[in-house]
Amino acid sequence: MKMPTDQLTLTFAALADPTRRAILKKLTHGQKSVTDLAAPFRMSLPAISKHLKVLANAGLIERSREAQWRPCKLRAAPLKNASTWIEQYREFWEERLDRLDDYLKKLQSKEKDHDDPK
Amino acid sequence: MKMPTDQLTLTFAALADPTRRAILKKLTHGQKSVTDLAAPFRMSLPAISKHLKVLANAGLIERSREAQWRPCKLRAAPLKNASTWIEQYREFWEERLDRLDDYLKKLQSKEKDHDDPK
DNA sequence: CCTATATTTTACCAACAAGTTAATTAACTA
DNA sequence: TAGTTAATTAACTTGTTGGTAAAATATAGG
Repeated sequence: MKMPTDQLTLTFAALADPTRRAILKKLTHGQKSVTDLAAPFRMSLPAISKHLKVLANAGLIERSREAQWRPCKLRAAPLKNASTWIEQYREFWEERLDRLDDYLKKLQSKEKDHDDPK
Repeated sequence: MKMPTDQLTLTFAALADPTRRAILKKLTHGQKSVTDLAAPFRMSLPAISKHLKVLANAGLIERSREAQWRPCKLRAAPLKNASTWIEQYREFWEERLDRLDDYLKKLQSKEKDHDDPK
């Protein structure tokens, strides 16, 4: 038995590949067939098919059937949680806390200078 | 020779693991030693060490030295690009375009009813 | 110098990921 | 029905990931 993989992990794993990110971007311009999506890549069709399976498994695309085509459509919903998760860290990359940290470090080294001079 | 992995891929790959995400969250409360970080997990120390290497390689943590400890500090900067990338899709998960799509679909099926009745 | 503590490195393994080519399925078209 | 187009599945290879246990390294302290 394999531990089921949580949604956030599936989402980030799906995004951790340039080909898959490019596919998603292409899909922002509307529904596309597999060959449409495969076109810009120098990679076999089965390889693309696999990438699409990963995206579908992460809920990032939806597949349908239209004659012999299997059009893919973007489903961005899972990105919402991914975004929320990342946004928790905004205050950190905006360095508000880095400044606090620097301040504390400065204090600490001053204390050292005064209290514990080797 | 291996193709160098782009930053976005490194970032998303690092986030695609619940243990690593938990480590990052813990680091929002300040600098922590490896054993501190390992504490909540039933996983060997070398395993944690590996996760830290992945995070460091993605630039998400910074490591220093303090006596026999190797404290880790959160470096959220790479999350900024990840966030920007994901935010491109906000309009999609907010379904503004889904509504447009539904509208077009409805139009199309009406046309079919009128112009192409089997 | 010896020992304890903190952490990494090494060597190994099983499972998975990303790609390939060849074969197969499915649907349209003449 | 045969042929064409679209896409998937199967089988295989190669490299990576996530974990382990055991050995090695680094530092502090008696």
